[in-house]
Amino acid sequence: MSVPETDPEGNIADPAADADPSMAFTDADLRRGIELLFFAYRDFTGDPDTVLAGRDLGRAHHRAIHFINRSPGITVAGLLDILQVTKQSLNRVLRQLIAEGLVDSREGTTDRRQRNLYLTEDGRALENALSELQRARVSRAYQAAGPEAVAGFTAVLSEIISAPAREEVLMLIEGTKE
Amino acid sequence: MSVPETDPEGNIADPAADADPSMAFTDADLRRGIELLFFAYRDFTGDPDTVLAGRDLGRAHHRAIHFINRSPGITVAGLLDILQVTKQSLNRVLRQLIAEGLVDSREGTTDRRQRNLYLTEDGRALENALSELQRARVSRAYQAAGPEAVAGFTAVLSEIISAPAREEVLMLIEGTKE
DNA sequence: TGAGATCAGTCAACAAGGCTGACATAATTC
DNA sequence: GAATTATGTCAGCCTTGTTGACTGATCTCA
Repeated sequence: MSVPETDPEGNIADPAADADPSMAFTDADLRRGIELLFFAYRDFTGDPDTVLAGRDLGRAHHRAIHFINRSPGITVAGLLDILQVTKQSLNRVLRQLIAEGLVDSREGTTDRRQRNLYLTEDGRALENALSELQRARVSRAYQAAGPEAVAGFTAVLSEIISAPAREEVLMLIEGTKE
Repeated sequence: MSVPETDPEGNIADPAADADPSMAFTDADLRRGIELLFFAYRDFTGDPDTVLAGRDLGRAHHRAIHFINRSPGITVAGLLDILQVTKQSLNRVLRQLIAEGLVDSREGTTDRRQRNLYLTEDGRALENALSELQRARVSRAYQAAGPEAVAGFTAVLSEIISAPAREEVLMLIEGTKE
């Protein structure tokens, strides 16, 4: 598969590619990428699912726990913005997590309408157990594929994210907590 | 960062990772990859979802349509094997697709217990409309990231797929129909 | 200071799409 | 002829998403 070369200014060098950029990758190339994403994502989410089963928790709880762990003190509105579900959906999940003693909801200090969410010690333990499975899988894949492949992996995934919110999402992802 | 000795499938981790610390990835690297996968997959599946909405069809129908289009004449058991859902789940979806005139189920020629599944003309039209959205998204990302990134993207995704079935899945994906 | 906006929580009803278990039917295999 | 296999179906359950309506507490601003 050929792809347009770019000059130092970043312009497309090959005029043919400029005229018909869809020629760079075949439909078969694209189908392979699409199917890889499907199968890889399925296995990727499968690990935590097995742990969650039996604790009367599901994938929705995992997502909430993940982002609360990542941004301790996040508000309900902040979590809604990240997860993009309705507040009724999120609220049901949060209610269960709080009841199970995995999440702590504290009245906001500056704005007392808000609720700042934190993981309890149990919550952190569960989060770590879940994310460790995913880290192990991704780590293994990264090791096997090598650092250059990892750079390509992250580059393509970043571009797959919808343009309107891409910058915001990438900023969120880049933000470290350690 | 510590490299786990075993993965979720119980395989022994790559010993080279232990020997070569330059290959190490931090937990932050891994978290970024995990989150990228989450956000990219969400947007990736979002395009077809909007088209499916209003035709009283969902993502489950899309998956069935995709793999029937990819392997015309596939049996119900073959589709079950790929999708990894229960036959009751798949049957509900197939029943609807057949009722809508999108899928044709024909008695097997060599084994008359089997049903060979095909897309009708309408089915192919819908499949194409759905996959075109995903191809456009992936194509755009591939163009933006470049061929080397694409190679890394596919390499890492291939490694993320669970080891036991990896070879089988990759064979399936590689198989072309054109 | 008072009206209106905002943040959070809740109830009710519904739908998609997973699951298990139990069976039925036809066709194939041994 | 008996056992197995491929498919289809009924019934019931769960999770996780949706919409719509409404409440209470708090904040903002004219």
